Formats: sequence, C-alpha cells, structure tokens
Amino acid sequence: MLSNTCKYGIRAVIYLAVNQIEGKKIGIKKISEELTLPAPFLGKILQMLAKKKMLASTKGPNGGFSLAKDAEDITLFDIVEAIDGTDVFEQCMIGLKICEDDKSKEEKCPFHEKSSVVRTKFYNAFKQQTVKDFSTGIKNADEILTF
Amino acid sequence: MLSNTCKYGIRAVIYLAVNQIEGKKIGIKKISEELTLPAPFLGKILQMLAKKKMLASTKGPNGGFSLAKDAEDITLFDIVEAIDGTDVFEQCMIGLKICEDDKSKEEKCPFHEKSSVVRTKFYNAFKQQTVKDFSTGIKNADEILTF
DNA sequence: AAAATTTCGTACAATATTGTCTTAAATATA
DNA sequence: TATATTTAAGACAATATTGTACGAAATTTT
Repeated sequence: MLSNTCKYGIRAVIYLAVNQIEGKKIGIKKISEELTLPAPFLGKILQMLAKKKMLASTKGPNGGFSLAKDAEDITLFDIVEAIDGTDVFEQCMIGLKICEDDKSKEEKCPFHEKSSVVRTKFYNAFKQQTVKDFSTGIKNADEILTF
Repeated sequence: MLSNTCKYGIRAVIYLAVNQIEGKKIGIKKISEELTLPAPFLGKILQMLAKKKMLASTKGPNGGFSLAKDAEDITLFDIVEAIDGTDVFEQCMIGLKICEDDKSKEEKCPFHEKSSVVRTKFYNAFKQQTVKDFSTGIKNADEILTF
C-alpha cells in the first residue's frame, strides 16, 4: 500500500507534532531512538520533507527538525505525496492500461467504477486527516508511535 | 498497492477467462505475447495459482493453463490472496503498532476508525468482483488486457 | 578562533522484488 | 519407442527499495 519509507515519514512527522516545543528543534538521533528506526535512513526521509517545506531544519548544536507549518495544516496526504507520490490515489488498482485517465468511462474496465469510488474515499480519508488529529486524539500520544 | 506480480496474475487469469474454450488449455507463450509480459516470469505466477488449485495445468503438446473452476467463482480477492497475501486488506495503512488486531478500539490510533471503513469497502470491492465480470462486462474483452 | 554538534549530500551496501535461464518431467504425436 | 512440445522447479541475474557510511557545511559553545 504505502512504502516503508512513507510509513516511517508519517510516524516521524507525527512524532514531531506530538513533541514539538515552540522554537525548539528535535534531532534525528532522538527521533530515531524513540521510533526505533535507523537514524541515517530517517535523516534522508526528513531531508526530503524539509526540501518540500513541510519541515524546517537547522544544523549544529541544538539543531534538528521541526514542523514548518501548523500541525493542522499538514495532512497524511501531504506526507504521502511528498514521499511516495500520488500514484496510489490515482492509478488503476489492478494495472490495466485501458483505465488510463484520458479514456471515457465506457472504455474503462468493469471494475473501474467500483474501485474509483473506493479510491476516492481512501483519498478523502488521507486528505482530511491532519497531523494534529494524532496529537489531540489520544490520551498518551507517544504510545501511538512506539514499537 | 498491489505488487506487479499480482497485477500480472490478475491480467493472466482474466485472459484465461475471456479466451477459454471448453476442454482446451492455453500456453504460457501465447498468454505472455498477448499481455506483453515476460513468459518465464508469468510461468512462475501461474504455477503459484495452479498450486492453489485456481488454475489447472498440463504439460506437453497442447498443454498449458486453464481455469480450474468457473470464472464466476474466482474473485479478485482470491487472486490477491494467492499472490500478495491479505495484508493489504488488514494491516494499519500507516504502519502503527498500536493498531494491531488484538487491541481494543479505544487503544487504536485516531485514524484507525476512518481507515478501517475505507479498507472494508476496498476489501468488499475485491471480494465481490469475479473474473467473469470482466469477460461479460465489456464489448471487446481482449481490449481490457492489451498494452 | 577552535572545537563540538548536528544536518546535508553523496556514494556505497544489503535486501527484496522482479525477471531470466536451464534442466527435468510429463504428455502427445509420429 | 523416439521426438517434439510444453509446464515445473530451482538456480541465477538485474533492478528497485531500503539501509549505511562518511566527508562537508552550518551553527553553537567555549
């Protein structure tokens, strides 16, 4: 469904949202330890998100990453788009050429209509769910993320 | 979403349903040419499905593969289950440990409820769509599959 | 200014997925 | 029975994904 890379990214962004303190950054080392995933790999992922202006980063002591915008303005869709791209929300689920975008409805496969409905709901769910929903929607927010 | 292997398998099974003639088999070579995918790789995939009794195969001249049951009794779900497994229909979409099956509803992540609803619809779509729907639901059935 | 810290960027390495090749086994036909 | 055809099975190879290492750049502290 989503790549591991993308799932890691989602967990890390949620972690930042849950643990953010105004004006402070959190280092890769800390994040990777808490989420028990490889620090160098996480670094790469967060770099990607920083390039897309979702995160801010500063080097040096006390450096690290922070959200570049309000948690309520970052959706799961935004993170997936930045890491995996939007194919998963758009492509024919069973990989049929006939279902390409420019085809008329009649030319598409017998499964297309039904699967499109589901995929749209799937898309909406990711588009509506903000990172803030994770930090406010649970008693012990860190529990969401630990493995 | 689904692996390429799985998408190939789906296309091949649909091909067999569309082109089947009572009592006849269709060879890998023929199928792979029509679907423009590598014959040896396709062979492996069809072998998997034959082991699971979804397809029947015979060696030798005029050998090949055929559906082992009625096209209306093979669902997209069955094919996915045989090739990729059922994780895609079951696992937490964003890979959170907290969402494991044995947890109570309250312990799951804030996204869980919404994503479960979508995933169930997704599951139902695959469970309801039979291979026969593809062979009857379109004028020129082969057009579905060609690349 | 020097040293320490920590991200950035690139190159490298391991693993998983996808694809290929070869030989063996089974079946049909001559 | 011999030969041709075609799947079965497993080893091998290429590619994509995932993960690691290391030097460079930036920032803070001393």
